[in-house]
Amino acid sequence: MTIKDLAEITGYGVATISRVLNNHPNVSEKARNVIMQAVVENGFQLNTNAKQLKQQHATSILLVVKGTSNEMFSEMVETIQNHVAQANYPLCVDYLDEDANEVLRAVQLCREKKPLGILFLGGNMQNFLKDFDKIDIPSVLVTNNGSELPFENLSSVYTDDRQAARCAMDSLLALGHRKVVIVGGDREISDISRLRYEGCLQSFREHGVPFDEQLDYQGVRFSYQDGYHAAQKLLRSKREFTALFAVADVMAIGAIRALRDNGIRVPEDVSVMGYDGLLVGAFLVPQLTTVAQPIYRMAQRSVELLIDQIKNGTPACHESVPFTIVTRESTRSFAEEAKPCGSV
Amino acid sequence: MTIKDLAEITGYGVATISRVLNNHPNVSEKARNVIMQAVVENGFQLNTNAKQLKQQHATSILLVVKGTSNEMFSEMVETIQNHVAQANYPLCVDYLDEDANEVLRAVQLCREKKPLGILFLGGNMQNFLKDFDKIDIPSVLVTNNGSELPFENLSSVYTDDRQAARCAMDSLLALGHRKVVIVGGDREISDISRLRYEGCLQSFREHGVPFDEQLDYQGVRFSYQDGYHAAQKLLRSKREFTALFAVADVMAIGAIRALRDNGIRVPEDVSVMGYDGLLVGAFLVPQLTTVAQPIYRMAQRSVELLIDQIKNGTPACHESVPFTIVTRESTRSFAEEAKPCGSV
DNA sequence: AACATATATGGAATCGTTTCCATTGTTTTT
DNA sequence: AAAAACAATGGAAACGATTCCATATATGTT
Repeated sequence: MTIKDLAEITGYGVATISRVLNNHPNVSEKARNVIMQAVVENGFQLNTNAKQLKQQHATSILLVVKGTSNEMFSEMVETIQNHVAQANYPLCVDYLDEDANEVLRAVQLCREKKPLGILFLGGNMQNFLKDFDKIDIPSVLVTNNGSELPFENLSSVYTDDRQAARCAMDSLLALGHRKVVIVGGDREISDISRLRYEGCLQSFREHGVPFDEQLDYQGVRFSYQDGYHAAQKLLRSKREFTALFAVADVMAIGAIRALRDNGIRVPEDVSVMGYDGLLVGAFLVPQLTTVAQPIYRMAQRSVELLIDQIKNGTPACHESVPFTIVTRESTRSFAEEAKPCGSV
Repeated sequence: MTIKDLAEITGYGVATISRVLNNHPNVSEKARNVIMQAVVENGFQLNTNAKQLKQQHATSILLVVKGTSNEMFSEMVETIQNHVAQANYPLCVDYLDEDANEVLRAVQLCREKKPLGILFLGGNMQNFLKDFDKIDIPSVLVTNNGSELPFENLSSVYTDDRQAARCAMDSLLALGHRKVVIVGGDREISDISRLRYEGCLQSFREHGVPFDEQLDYQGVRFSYQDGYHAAQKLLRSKREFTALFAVADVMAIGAIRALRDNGIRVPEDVSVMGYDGLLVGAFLVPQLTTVAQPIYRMAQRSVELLIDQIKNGTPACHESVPFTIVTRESTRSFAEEAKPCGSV
């Protein structure tokens, strides 16, 4: 069933059929009715390949995700999916391997699919995008600030990582903690890790608290495992600390477990703070204090921004969305009577 | 840059170019070399739309996911992605809304994209697929047993839910528990919930343990929230129980939190067992005893089966993969001295 | 040497749309 | 009333591949 068949059936020409199908003006009400009826009666389905071959671009939105594993991403992908569907665009999701250098594949993908717009979601997208020579369609970098990237068409939606980490650390310091471990990823590679780390340092500086370089752990990736290892390693170093700030909830969860395995109670002996605001945090024992990113809102704004660029040609912009410090059970004020860990 | 240009450049005809690009026989070594060189030198990229328009089908594999939220799915999607990429097929992922009746959209999608094969992943796919009138390309139902579905081309990879639940309950009974809560989803809708429930009943029967209908909770979806509510509700009913079996890890996590909030310790007062084998289970306090599904293996087998169907025309088959009962900290034997909950 | 077979190639039709251009009425403007 | 503008339509040329068919040369067979 093609538009040619439809033309046969209705007696109209293919051009008119196409006009109706694409909501073009200059079609009589009568033609529109007759043709639409034939469409539903015959279960006609437009051939996307033919359409796109002619038009030289797709009508869909492409979501490129790098590193699925993180629970945050799946919440994000789900929300994005919902919003894109609501706006009535087809969405195609493509996952890239976290570790492998898949820039080439990504570039190919974007070139080949020629979507209306692209959403980039992923841990180190900023670094990743550096290897693109150009991005010539509307796109949004989700979760990172892309304002320093040299792309005309790239918007971004992000939380101010540095600021958020600073506030988080402020809250820890306000509780009386002075020996705080920072657990994160590789700051050479990961901008997120770097910014959050810098935020912590800033907080230390402002409070006149010296930072013990020994209490700095850079893992490989944001995972339960790495969080566990971080705490294990710190513990073995016998360095004293009263609080631990993991810049990802999953790492915090892993760290809490490691502390437990070494007989250290959270928050009685050591306070632990995470970052992300994962759903699970509210159900853990103890509930996780964390920096909540507005996952839902970020996803929503990203889609809005993208569609605005696509539809109205609105120029790209970089938008920061507010974070929240969610204080729950895993942190408490450091009282002198609690024995700092490592001093056993 | 089209194959026509390539023909100009190399002096060969378009047919030969196409043959080289598609690894057809009957092309001279020389032609192959010349053309391939021209391809890389000019950064030629084949137009998928033109190709597919002519061939009347895509060369990609479609992954249809229903209900993202579950952490298990994201682990699964990631693994599937990896394996499909390894086999060198493009993968396109499409998410369907969990609740909305998106059968129509799904059908359209499959019809429109005409992929080489389809992977169906999702909570209630079995019920969902009932509304398809036919599936005429190779496909695999992941996570559910599809052997009773009337589709020629549909394989499935699953764990024996009934059996697994029976074993899980066996282990709980072996620990001495007699008053066990079952927390699951709506058995009318969810085959998974039904099968696991039936497995539990079977175990009760075999051990001559009567099942207290009051200790049966059917939630709406597999979520932390619903697990929490389940335990809350049970607690309010003042019914005694010494163990709780949630047929999804996320529900178990929610339930543990609710128990805690009511001053009930896990596993000292109540044992809790989950189902799925999520990564996070090993890092919780207490670590979660669970029925581990071989997520990685299921994903892998699904892809293998699908590709085998596509490439070699192997007939569809239904394959059960082994589960494991992973005993960790959240369960312990029921000793008389521990006071059963509710008897406060 | 004559014929059959295999190999290497090019030309042209085709896939199902969109869209430019031309055509025919029908208004509106002057 | 003639000219200009507009509305509704159809025909046909793209878009960029694949593939059938024809052709030319090379190889093998009797």
